[in-house]
Amino acid sequence: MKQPLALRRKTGRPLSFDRDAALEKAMLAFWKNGYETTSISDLTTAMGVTAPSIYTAFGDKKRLFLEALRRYVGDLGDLERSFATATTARDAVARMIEDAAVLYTGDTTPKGCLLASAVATGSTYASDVREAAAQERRAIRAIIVKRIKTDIATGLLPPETMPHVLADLALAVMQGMSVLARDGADRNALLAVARASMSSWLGSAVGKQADP
Amino acid sequence: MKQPLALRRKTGRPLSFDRDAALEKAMLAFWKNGYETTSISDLTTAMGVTAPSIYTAFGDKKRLFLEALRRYVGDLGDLERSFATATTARDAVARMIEDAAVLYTGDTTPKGCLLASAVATGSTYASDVREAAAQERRAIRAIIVKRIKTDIATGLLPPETMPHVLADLALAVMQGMSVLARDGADRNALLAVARASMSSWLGSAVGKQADP
DNA sequence: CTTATTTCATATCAATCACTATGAAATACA
DNA sequence: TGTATTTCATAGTGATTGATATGAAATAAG
Repeated sequence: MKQPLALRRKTGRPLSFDRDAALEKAMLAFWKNGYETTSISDLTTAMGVTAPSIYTAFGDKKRLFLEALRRYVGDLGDLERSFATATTARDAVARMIEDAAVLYTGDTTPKGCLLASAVATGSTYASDVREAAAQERRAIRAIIVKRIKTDIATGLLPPETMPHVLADLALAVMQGMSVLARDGADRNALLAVARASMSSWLGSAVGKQADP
Repeated sequence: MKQPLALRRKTGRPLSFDRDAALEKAMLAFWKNGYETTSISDLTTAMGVTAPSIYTAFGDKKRLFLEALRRYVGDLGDLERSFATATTARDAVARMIEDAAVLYTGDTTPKGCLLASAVATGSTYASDVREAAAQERRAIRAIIVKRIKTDIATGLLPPETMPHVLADLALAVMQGMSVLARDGADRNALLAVARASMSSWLGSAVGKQADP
């Protein structure tokens, strides 16, 4: 009897590089220079892996990018849990935007947001990759909208609150901050923008503090 | 005596295409598909002009894009005058952002903002083109900041107003709306975001209307 | 050991990239 | 008409693109 596949060590010559580390390098390369404007040659340099090895390990350039994109976005379940456990929708969104401000101005990572910049435009050939990025944004938007509706239902937010508008604004500010970061804005500037953008949540003050 | 150069008709075979119309087509192509991801072949198709004619008329791809970029942005003197003649800085910014919302969702133009998307990322080879786009954003920011400072000086805005933060927020919302538009958001959704973003200008209510 | 399997490095592939050489065609000026 | 000048269409340039063919090297299984 053979051992189960998961436990049996794979036959053949073993991989000579760390697949996960190589993926991270690829993600950083796409983050910095974009999807279509990062060539396979750029990737071999960044990843320290030859072209044929990239293709056997990741499929093709598109699949490598999609995998890098998923790695960048991370587990949206985490974001959803963060939104579920936050005291208010406003707090959750504020934290998300401020986290983005920090992420976009990291010392060891490219400036801005991979999601916002890597596939901002491109040839019609890459439209499905752009759609994948749009899908991630839609998922984030859905999480925001869901929590806002919860707060409306529980009275934390006034009934006239418009969930989609606040969610779209949060997304717009986040993706727009990416442009500022790429233009050279520092972390404090982005954090100030993030906090200023939360003024639109006037209604969230309802039930929290009254006018003195 | 020869006539002055400006009045004398140019010698040689005349241009067989409308240079201005071709530039507009090029701008639309860059707007839709980005700078590096729009090939010369794409441009010859879009402009209806052969490659050698493009090069004689516009120099090279980079210069063609820079000319298209200037055409897209338009005369910033107009924007400055619009800001100067507006009643308040807040009104001027609100109008600018709402105009952007309309522009990004035009029926006959690509979705989103050329400035935000065409050079969002790219190879290091195209860094000077990205810098040109950043320069335009800096110029817009300077116009906003200038008008806010004026309003602070004249008492239309409270002295604790932070011009750079409000200007950065306005820019972020505009550039972020471009992403929303590309994802398929319609004009009303963008206008709602634009108006919601103006809530951060709470101080601008000072001197305009009192709490009832 | 032999065999099967997988990855390795090397050397490419056709297609496309931005760009241009070439000579004919079309105009202005003399 | 003849000459100078400019643009035209055609056909290409070398370089780079994403992706592979090939056979040696490294491992597991028998």
